[in-house]
Amino acid sequence: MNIQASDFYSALSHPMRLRAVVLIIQMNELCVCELTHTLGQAQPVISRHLSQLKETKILLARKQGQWVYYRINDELPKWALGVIRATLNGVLDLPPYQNDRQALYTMSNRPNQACC
Amino acid sequence: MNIQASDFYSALSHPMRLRAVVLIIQMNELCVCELTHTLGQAQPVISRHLSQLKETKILLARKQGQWVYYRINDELPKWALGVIRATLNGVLDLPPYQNDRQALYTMSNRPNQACC
DNA sequence: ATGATATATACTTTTTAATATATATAACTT
DNA sequence: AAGTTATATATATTAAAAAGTATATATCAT
Repeated sequence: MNIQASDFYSALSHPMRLRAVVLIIQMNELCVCELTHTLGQAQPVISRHLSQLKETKILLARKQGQWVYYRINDELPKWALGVIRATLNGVLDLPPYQNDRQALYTMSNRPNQACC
Repeated sequence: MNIQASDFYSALSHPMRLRAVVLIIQMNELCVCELTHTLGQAQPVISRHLSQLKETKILLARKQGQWVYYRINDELPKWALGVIRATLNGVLDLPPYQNDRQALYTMSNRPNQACC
């Protein structure tokens, strides 16, 4: 896995993309509709951001039925994974990241979620 | 010290700015002419990038005589300093970062440098 | 004071990224 | 098969970042 450091940072430089990455690493994997709901953005906006993150190899996608789940690519260079984890630890309890987690938890009709 | 994570990453998303930061953290501090020489860019280009890094609080500047020395702002949030150090460790021996160090060492007439 | 060196800033043009909107595809449901 | 939901992509427009160029300021040396 090789990735240009400045490209890696470009990918994280958009607020929505960073919020998506921070949410995804916490939840292990999330589908597009969960991110759309949580981040309050139109679906095409989220899909485009996710596809950028996939292009820079930060995220991987997995299709299951009608849903596409995105997760962190754990074959990223170790330093890059370290950067993502350091960021997570730094921002976890700050807005908007903290609120995003809440917003996800209060989402009804999450796919493949135990219902009770 | 508060800094928006996505702004922090924006600042690091330009190849020249990242190279400057990586060089500066290795050398502790560097003046504009050392960076101009090492990175092979016109002086106004370097000055503008440095001033962006100063605006986002990643760098601090100190004037000494005719020179302005830039250094990492060690009052950045710990996670942000951690990110910079992780990046340094990850890219240290890769081009262009490795070559930049060499280019700096071969610069003649570095200000305030022991001459022998 | 004059000239030289180091640095910063202003302005214009070019390039790149982001947004808005529409539409396409694929899988599920009935 | 027809309708619905989830997702992706294409195109046009707008906005933001970067580059190129010129010039301004400050310090130092003479």
